[in-house]
Amino acid sequence: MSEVRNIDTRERILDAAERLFMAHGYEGTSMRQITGDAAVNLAAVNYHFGSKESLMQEVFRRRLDWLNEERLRVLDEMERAAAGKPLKPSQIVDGFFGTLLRLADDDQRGGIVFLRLLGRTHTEPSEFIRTFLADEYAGVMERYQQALFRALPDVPRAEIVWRFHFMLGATSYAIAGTDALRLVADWKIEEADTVDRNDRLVPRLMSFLLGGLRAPLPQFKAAGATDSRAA
Amino acid sequence: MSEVRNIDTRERILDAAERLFMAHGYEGTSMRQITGDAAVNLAAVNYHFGSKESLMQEVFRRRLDWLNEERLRVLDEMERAAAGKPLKPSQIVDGFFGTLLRLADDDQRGGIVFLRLLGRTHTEPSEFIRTFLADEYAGVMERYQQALFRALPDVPRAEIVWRFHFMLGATSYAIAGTDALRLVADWKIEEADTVDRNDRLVPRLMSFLLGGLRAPLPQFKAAGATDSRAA
DNA sequence: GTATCATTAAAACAAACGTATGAATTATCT
DNA sequence: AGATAATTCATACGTTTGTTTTAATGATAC
Repeated sequence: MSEVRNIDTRERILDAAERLFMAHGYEGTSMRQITGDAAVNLAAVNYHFGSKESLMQEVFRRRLDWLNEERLRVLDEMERAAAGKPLKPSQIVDGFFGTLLRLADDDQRGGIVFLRLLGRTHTEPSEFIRTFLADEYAGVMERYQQALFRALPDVPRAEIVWRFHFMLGATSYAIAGTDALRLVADWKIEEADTVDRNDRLVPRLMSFLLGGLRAPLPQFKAAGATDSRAA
Repeated sequence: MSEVRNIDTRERILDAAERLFMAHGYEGTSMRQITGDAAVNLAAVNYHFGSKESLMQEVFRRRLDWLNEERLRVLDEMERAAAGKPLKPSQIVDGFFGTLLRLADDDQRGGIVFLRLLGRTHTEPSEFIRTFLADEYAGVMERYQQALFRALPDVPRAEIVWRFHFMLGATSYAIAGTDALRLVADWKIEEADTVDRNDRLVPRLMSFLLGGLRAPLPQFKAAGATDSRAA
């Protein structure tokens, strides 16, 4: 109880910022909200992080560094076990998205709060956030893409890249979990909702992602066609 | 050229707001940016719409009213043609998402600007936006859900609802098109990108969505299991 | 033409924003 | 203990925010 110092302040700011950015977005969250929530002085953010932008970046770095290293570790392990043979698509998808989704139960690494923040931030309009995330993901993205290329040699690479994109979208949206469109009507009746919502979301999403990834290739219309109405 | 009056002002404000909300988000866009871009007086927004929030709602209502009516019209037409028999999943998906995606080429109804705005707004944190969108979608959502229930009688309804959610996420993300994670590396080389990016996105996304919708049902672990690590 | 209404214009409002300052306080080290 | 560095604090800075106000301008009807 003598070792803890101001480190406390930094962490409390990061925790509060994580919560508030998740709930109200970057632009929608003020420094005074953050420092108020964290019970620290207003000037503490600029002292410890320099600016609001830098704080935002640190909020993500704190979690993403571990996540993406873990993703690479898992991929390395799987490729080692495969001994040169291509991985199964389900393995790759689980390595990337499963590793992410299992964060939901790991409160020490952000839990659902960070997960939802991340899901929402993927469509964040702010330029500096997008470029920051792009850099943060660059390495792991490249590796998983290559793994998919090897796993699906018959699928055009452009197609795989797109489907990776689609999988990211479905996942982001699922974990953002805004209930934006309140899809639920009366289906709650059909199953005990509160209990297993999160337990069951992961296998459900995984099935969906794999189904999409392995879907039949699309048939393109004749090149240059401008109307796409008739069958 | 004598009939146009202040109507012009309203439309110019809506157009500028649509563009700017798309580019910088709701919180990230100021009234002065909007009125400056629209070349109207600052007070015009509050005069014509009452507040920034009401402006935002009008930006969406202007486009969504038509879109969702069209979706219902298309569904009615398909069900009429089916004469009591269940529709094919591909028809339903095309009716909902195809109708949306075809907006991209319809500049009079918002084009890609509105499409991207809509994609981004689905994960918008602001409460009033989410509840507004939920109300705006309620009717059409219910109808399409029912159609899917009939089309896939063997799939549990809860599963269908989730997959609808996932499809929405993949679509939102695809049309938001932030390139947030800059998936592209060197795959541009493999196809003439600029030409057909949008032409080909639609069939690609459709294949993905249908593949996910018709994927094998997930296997759930034993109920109450807290660890999900081992195979 | 004059009265009546709708719209636009310029200016001001208080409140909230991110950031910076300088003194007070606390911890660390010799 | 005393010096030095690190951190916290209250406060203020200059902008920018959404909204309001009051006057000027435009169009429409009698």
